[in-house]
Amino acid sequence: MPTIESIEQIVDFIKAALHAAAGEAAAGMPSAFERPKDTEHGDFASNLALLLAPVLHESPRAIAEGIVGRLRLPPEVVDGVEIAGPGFINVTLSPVVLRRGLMAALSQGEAFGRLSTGRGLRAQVEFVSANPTGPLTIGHGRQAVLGDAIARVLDNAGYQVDREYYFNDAGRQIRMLGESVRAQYLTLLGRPADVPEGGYHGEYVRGIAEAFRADRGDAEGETDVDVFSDFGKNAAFGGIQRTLERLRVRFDSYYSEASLYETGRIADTLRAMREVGVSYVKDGAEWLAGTSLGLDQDWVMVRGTGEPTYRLPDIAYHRHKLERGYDLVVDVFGADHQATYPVVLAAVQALGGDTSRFQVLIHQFVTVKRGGQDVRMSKRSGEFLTLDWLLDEVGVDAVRYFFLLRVRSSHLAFDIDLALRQSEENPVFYVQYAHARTAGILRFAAESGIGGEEPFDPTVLTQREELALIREILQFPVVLRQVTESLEPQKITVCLRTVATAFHQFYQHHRVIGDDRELSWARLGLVRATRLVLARGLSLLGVEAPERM
RNA sequence: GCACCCGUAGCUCAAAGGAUAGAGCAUCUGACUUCGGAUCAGAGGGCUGCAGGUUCGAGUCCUGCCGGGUGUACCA
Repeated sequence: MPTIESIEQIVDFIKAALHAAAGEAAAGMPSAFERPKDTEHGDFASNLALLLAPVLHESPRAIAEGIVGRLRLPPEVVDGVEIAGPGFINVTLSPVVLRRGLMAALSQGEAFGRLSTGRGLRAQVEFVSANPTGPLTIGHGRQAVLGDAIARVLDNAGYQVDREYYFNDAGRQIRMLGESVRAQYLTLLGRPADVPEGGYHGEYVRGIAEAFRADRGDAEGETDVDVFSDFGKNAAFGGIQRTLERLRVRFDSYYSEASLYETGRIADTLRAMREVGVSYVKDGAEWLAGTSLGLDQDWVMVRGTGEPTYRLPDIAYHRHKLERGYDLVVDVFGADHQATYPVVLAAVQALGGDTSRFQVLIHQFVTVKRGGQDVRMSKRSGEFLTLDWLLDEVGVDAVRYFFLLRVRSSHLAFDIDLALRQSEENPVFYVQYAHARTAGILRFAAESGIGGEEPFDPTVLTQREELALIREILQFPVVLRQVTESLEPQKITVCLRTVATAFHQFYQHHRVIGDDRELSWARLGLVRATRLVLARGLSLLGVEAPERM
């Protein structure tokens, strides 16, 4: 019997035994050995016989019988092996293994579920990257929470993680902001001015203008627009950072697009493209020869005016990410960037960059429904719902959990009325309640002198609900491995809900603290392990694990 | 027009190509004299948008439609 530090070792052990019993034909065959959807089918199911059937020209069930007949597994590992359905081999773990897994989890403590896949590696996660022209919207919220959770997951896997926010502080958008602020400022001075075409109309622009007036007085009417731009940018950025702080999102670095010009990286990238021969001049503009790189069209890098498009800095920026030595670079973008990243990656690759280090994650947009109607969000028309407003309404835990509940590829319809009406019944409370309950039980045990940290004999844990809960607890590291590979943190929310459910069921059926001291201690150990998983999982999502509610 | 994403229970969403498609919310019926009822037990609810194809096996892969979203700028 192998030493048990995780359920994964047992799985590998049994899987290898199955392959050995299947003979040479199974060598190197990528069989599945996974948890079946239906718990009646055991802890793990192998499809090996199904895969071998076409190779051996035999019925899958006959092959499965052969495998099971030759299978030699220690009885303390496996409780039962069954052939079911078309030829699945279902394996049920023994309570002995489950209990050992529980003890291992408890002895690992905070390290339970921690991985070593990223040990010694550096990762960067870029997300939000909203230009400082106004408050963050609900849509930005999804990205902020998603990127932050991914960073936490990578950190858990042993990566040294940097969170980066890239922003454009020099382009046309910022100039527009400046002109919009100036127009509002002039209006405040009693010299009504129109916000320019394409400018910003939101209420916040007037707020910035008022702040400007309070700061600089009334004599700035003729001042250059750059002054207004700078002021507006700083004001907007300050607001963004306050919002992010409320959302429990912190960045290690803010990367300015303008700095790419100052450091010469723009010019350098342009020069490199010419050297490699992937750019050409046409109609006074400089183009990236996209079609020669497998893209469906060529793209302008430098306009006829001599001003680069946003794509060139993007390429220079991504080259710099690689130069900074990251082993993994995760870009979290909204669906509106889906056309951009293939161009950036193709160009970086053409310039010799190792693009296999990039992971581009596109998340779909959040649409907002209120009163049964879609609310269109457009920052420039001033028509949007801010993240601050949402945080005011439902609180940070609900916002984070809600956004992490969905896969990123799915459109998220945020029904405001529903969110507000159900704010008390948000799924986050179910999991938080389970955690508070574990804390409550442990508190009670300590207060009533039972203790709770005593060593115990796990063999007294024999009830169905106890073993079911242990099974779910032991899934935690497996789930984290999946999440680290797929970068899909919503799997954590599923895992936590399952653990919480198993715990509530256990609690409903069995008294933790009773006359039987030995049993009480063992069950308290189970409660401790539950609490550990819930707290660790919630912390990976950036959601609070309350002691009381 | 073309490219990418999405259509699954009334609603919001899950399901490495695996077995009878699952959860929550909502609806209905039940359950506490004891550790937290924000809980638990149960019921109803589906031609997985439509039509073909590949496969022992398709919600998942391929093709074509239909519907929604996002791109497709010498705007960012």
